[in-house]
Amino acid sequence: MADRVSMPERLRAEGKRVTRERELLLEIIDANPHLDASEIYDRARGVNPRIGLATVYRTLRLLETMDVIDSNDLGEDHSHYEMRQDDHVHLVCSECGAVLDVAAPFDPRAFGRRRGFEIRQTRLELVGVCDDCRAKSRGEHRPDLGSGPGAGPRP
Amino acid sequence: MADRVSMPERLRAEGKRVTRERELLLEIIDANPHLDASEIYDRARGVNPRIGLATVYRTLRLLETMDVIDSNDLGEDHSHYEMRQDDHVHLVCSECGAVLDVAAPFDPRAFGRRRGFEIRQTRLELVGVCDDCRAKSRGEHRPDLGSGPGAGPRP
DNA sequence: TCCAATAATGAGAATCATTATCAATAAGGG
DNA sequence: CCCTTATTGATAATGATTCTCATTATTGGA
Repeated sequence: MADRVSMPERLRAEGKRVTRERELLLEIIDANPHLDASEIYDRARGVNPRIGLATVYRTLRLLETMDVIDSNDLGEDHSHYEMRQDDHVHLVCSECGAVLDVAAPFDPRAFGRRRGFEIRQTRLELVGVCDDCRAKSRGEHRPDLGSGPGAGPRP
Repeated sequence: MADRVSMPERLRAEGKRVTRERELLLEIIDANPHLDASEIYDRARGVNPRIGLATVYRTLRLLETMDVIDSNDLGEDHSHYEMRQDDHVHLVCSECGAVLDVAAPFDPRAFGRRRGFEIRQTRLELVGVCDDCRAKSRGEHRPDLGSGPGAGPRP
């Protein structure tokens, strides 16, 4: 759960307004991590059919600049969004699209600082194949093909 | 230096052809890490003015599926490319665009394996502000503004 | 509560990176 | 050298994201 309480205050502090659309979109993102813009749009229309796609994108950008949400590149041609949280690694399955959040095994701020960088944003993605999908593909494919370099499945 | 020698062999092994365009593009990427498609295209035209942008994108995709190069999302709306190399972290300066390659402080394969993932690709980006740009912005801005939360420079 | 000022929205056009199409060209084996 | 066909170049098409602008709705004040 995010401190949704502070959002209205922070908006007003910058002369911005608290609208139904912004509240709705934030709720959706908070309840469903890793959705993309289109998925967020679909869910939003389920509640408010009059909402426009432009509003979704505008709001995503606003929330990102307010450091309320983060956008992730999960290896597709569009971004996914989640509430901002402590540094963590995304384990992304390239088969089924599952995304697992795991605490980062190192401190990105300290790591960057040592190299003279003041880290503002972290993007840690490990893309691979999860247990389930590996098991499935073992069952569907002939087991005599081995797994030479670069021979990975590409759906 | 990449083992450019094996490229032709690997291409032929898959029934693909070794073309001037592919050799040229690979040379450019090998010599200039972190270029984007447009920059690669520009440099390629310097050598072969007849080369087409479609060929650049096609070749980038081919080299990526052959695990010869990696594409990176450096926080912009387009990808950057580099020869595949050991797991490393990109320290990206959001001010000047500089990209620093540093060895990863942990083993992504082992990390993923522990969670049941067979890691195929790593994307580790830490975005922030480098020493130089931090120094510059200190000089250009009034020094009495402090640095409240979320008040960082956003060009 | 009502009003005015103006930030935000919705619809659709505009951008921009990337991909697909297709006729012309050029690897590569015989 | 010739044939087969993978590849190229030019350009149209696609898809995500951003911009434009008339309309709507939030907010502070009367």
